[in-house]
Amino acid sequence: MKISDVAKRTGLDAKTIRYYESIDLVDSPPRRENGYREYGEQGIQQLGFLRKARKFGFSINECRALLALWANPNRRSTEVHGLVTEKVRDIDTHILELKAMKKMLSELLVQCPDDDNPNCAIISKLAEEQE
Amino acid sequence: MKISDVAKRTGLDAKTIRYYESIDLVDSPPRRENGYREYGEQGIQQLGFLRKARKFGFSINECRALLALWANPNRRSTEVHGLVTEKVRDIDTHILELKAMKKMLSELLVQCPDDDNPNCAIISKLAEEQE
DNA sequence: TATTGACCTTATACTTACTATAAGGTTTAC
DNA sequence: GTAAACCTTATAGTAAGTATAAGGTCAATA
Repeated sequence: MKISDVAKRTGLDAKTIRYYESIDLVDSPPRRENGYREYGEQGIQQLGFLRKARKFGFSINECRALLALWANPNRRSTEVHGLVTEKVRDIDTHILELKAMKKMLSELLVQCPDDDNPNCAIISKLAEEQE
Repeated sequence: MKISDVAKRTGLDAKTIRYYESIDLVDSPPRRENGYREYGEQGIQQLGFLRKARKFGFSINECRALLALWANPNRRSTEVHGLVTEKVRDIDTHILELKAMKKMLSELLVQCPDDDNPNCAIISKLAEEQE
């Protein structure tokens, strides 16, 4: 299977697939006589795994750990559980930060006249002295 | 005022301040005889503005626009309002994405035994064929 | 006075996770 | 036969800094 077909099947871009290979995230597939990459089921599955893990928000390095756990028949599910628990905490923190930003901006929005005059609570707030 | 004092007053790192200067986000301050940057009130205020705008989630380029609006006495508050409205929408989208991720991961977490066995719903999910 | 430590300066490389570009070789369809 | 659509590599760009190296300066102490 050629790289573009793998791209279609996994949902990854061909460039992303080459990139993952370049950083040794996935094994280098064998090559055809003309130099083209020839993927087998295993390579395709690894890439599909990566696609999903990335969509779940795992970083490349976390994906590296997940791939290793996947490949390890002696893994302990608690390791995976720990990794994911931490990720959920990260996401929660991130959500709280974004909500705080949104709240502040929304409060300022209602105070901004939204007209042709220069006065604007948002600009004033940003220009304020001190925190 | 020297750069480290400006850093303390604005909450920005001295390196970040130099970086902002290097990308022409802020004006270059005059120099002392020894080559040290010497900041005046105006420079300090610009940097304080930037600090807050960045904390509100605006990108460097958005900050560029906000700084220009701030400096422009003929600005129309509706321009600022538009920028901020869009930012709030971005934040909302982002929050929704994170919540979706969190939901999926949380659902998988309760299905993962969290013990010494290799079986794990999370790994299985990632390894699944098809979306 | 010498030296130590805390500053300041610049230039360059690293980070994350790709994406874009250039410059070229190959395959396929008409 | 040739043009489009692939494939290859190497290199540079993106965002927003952070880290490092290599050096100059300043203030306090021994």
